[in-house]
Amino acid sequence: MRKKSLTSVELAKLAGVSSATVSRAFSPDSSMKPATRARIRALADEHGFRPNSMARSLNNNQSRLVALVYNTVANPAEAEGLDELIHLLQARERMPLVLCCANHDDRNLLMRIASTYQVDHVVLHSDAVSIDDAVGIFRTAIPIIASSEPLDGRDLFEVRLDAAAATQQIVDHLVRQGRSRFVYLSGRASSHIDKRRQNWFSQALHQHGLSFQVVEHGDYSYESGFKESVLLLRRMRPDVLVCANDLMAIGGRDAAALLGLRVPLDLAIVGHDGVALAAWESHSITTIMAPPGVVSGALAEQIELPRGVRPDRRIIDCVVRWGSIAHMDIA
Amino acid sequence: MRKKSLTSVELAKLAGVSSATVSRAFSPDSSMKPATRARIRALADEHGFRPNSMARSLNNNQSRLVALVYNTVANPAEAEGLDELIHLLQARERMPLVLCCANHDDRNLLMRIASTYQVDHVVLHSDAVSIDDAVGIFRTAIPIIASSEPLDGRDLFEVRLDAAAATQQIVDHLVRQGRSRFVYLSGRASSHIDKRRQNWFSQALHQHGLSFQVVEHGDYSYESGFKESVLLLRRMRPDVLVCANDLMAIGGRDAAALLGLRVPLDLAIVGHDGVALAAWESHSITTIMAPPGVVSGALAEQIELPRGVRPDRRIIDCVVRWGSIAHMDIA
DNA sequence: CCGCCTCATGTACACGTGTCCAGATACTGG
DNA sequence: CCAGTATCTGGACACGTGTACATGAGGCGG
Repeated sequence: MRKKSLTSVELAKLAGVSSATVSRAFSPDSSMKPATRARIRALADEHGFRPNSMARSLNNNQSRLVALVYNTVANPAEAEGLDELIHLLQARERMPLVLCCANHDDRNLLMRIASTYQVDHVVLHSDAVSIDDAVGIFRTAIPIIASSEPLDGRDLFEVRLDAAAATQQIVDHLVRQGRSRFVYLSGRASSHIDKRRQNWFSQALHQHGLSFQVVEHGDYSYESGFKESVLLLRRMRPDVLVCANDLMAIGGRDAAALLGLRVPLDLAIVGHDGVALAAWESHSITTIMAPPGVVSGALAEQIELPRGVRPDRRIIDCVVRWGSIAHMDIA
Repeated sequence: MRKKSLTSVELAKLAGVSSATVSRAFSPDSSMKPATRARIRALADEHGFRPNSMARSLNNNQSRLVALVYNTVANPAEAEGLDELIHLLQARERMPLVLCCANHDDRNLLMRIASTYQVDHVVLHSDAVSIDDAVGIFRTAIPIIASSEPLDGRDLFEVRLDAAAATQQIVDHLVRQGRSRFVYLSGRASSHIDKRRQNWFSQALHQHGLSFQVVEHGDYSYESGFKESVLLLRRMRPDVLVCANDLMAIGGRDAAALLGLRVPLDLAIVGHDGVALAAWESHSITTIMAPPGVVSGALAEQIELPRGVRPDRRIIDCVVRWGSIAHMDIA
């Protein structure tokens, strides 16, 4: 501990002013003589002074930290979303505190620790923890943004995606091609996102007087998509395979290739998420993308409220009616 | 701001003790009457008391925060490493503060902000920021773990991977198959990791009296791997294509398939990183993996020193002689 | 020239915790 | 029963910052 970073009082002593003046020099909305401000800032740069966020947070109850609660960040879909979210937060001088709840025996413990750091916002992106637990753990004044679970009128901020239009577009196209035997490979049956995605398809198919079969043994991994698709394609002959996410869809594509099916000629494959690798030459599946920045945008909306105004937590049912077809390999 | 979380003095009042006693109830190594401790803990649970990490950090100069500096976390290789690192930190009740430096005009600004939060450790995993800058920004007492850049005797902690043995193993195998025309597709020529990986190959080939050509136009993305490989395979006829990372290798594989080459029969493809998707049916390239947990393990070693003892920053040249072949598709 | 108003800065304190020091209480041995 | 000691607890303070309040200087109109 050779060189401790200097404090505002030390810098004040160096500048021949009081610590209050130093503090004012760094808060833009407080009035002071421009010359003094400039002098202090120059001196601060020279000596490498940076205010202590811990002390600052202790004083004014604002940490500028945001907890991002994920199940895992190893999957491409989560990783790409996380990257985007981090960039957005950084642009607003916020710091992300990332939690990975998978493989953790006491998942709530992680949120309890995070709450200890007085985070200003929470983004729930994992269905491994329940919203009710999160509400119990974080102070009630902290806005929780959830994208995993429907809120049922609870007093929280929700981001829900509605890609019904994009789904309809794909289904219309597929039916026009003469396809009619749709199979849906689900991830976790209890997942709300999964249910929602199924609903879009069943509604779209309903327009054509069609329905689809559901197979329920995936777990969102490439491996499960591959294995289940092999089993599935051996006992039935769909001409469209819809998967709960892109990883399983790519697994499905590889399974189809192994069994000698031509994709998309014999079997069209549709995924969800819009991960970058869905467009790769060797995969080239059709995928329905969550709009980039939908969670981010909603978060930003809540974050950038004027100083002192607490976010309105009564905004519920904030459905973003926007989904796009990120990549489509069907002629 | 309806319900403020209660403080240690409030809890003390409720328990009929002083705040000092409450504080002691939560620090395991301080001695106190077990009954009192149990009573306070029970009361704390009942009222949902959790100590304020900001105040705690301000008091004892320990934030239990770790800054993880990445270029981007959207790539599978980074994402898988990040996931592992986060799990490790969480197991030790540390919190990761994740920075993404790509696409950020002032990259050092991010580190300056992070330093404001009094992080205990820094893990540098991006070659977009220089170690010297990091050293200048963070307090000198903070250990910086770097895996990107050689330290040249600087007083820092370094994690460097040596996969020479695994590389030799692959090269021996390929040469035994009768292959001799090796081409290396590099990412960024200035990257130290890239140089190291090239060196392993040139040394291994040297054992057989062989050498390889280098092509220098990649940027570690799938797209660049694909594009450059198409150009490359049109003007030369290698029988082994080594890529600086797995993403480019997969791009290379797709390019080879497009040009009608049989992989691995006509062209063997070798990547680096050992990402999960390298083993997928549709890719199935050979890849050299950084040992899982090498950075994590080294970090852990530095982190879990007894209370009060500062980490020894003079450990340099900590080369981990361990690399494995994560997946091999060559018969 | 005096009083009032504005602007710039200094003083004091609060935020919530951990720890040093002192005081109090119980316990043991003679 | 008393002295000495070990154990437990309370009081006070420091950590570094932001802000309400007070103070002082200077300008301007009467």
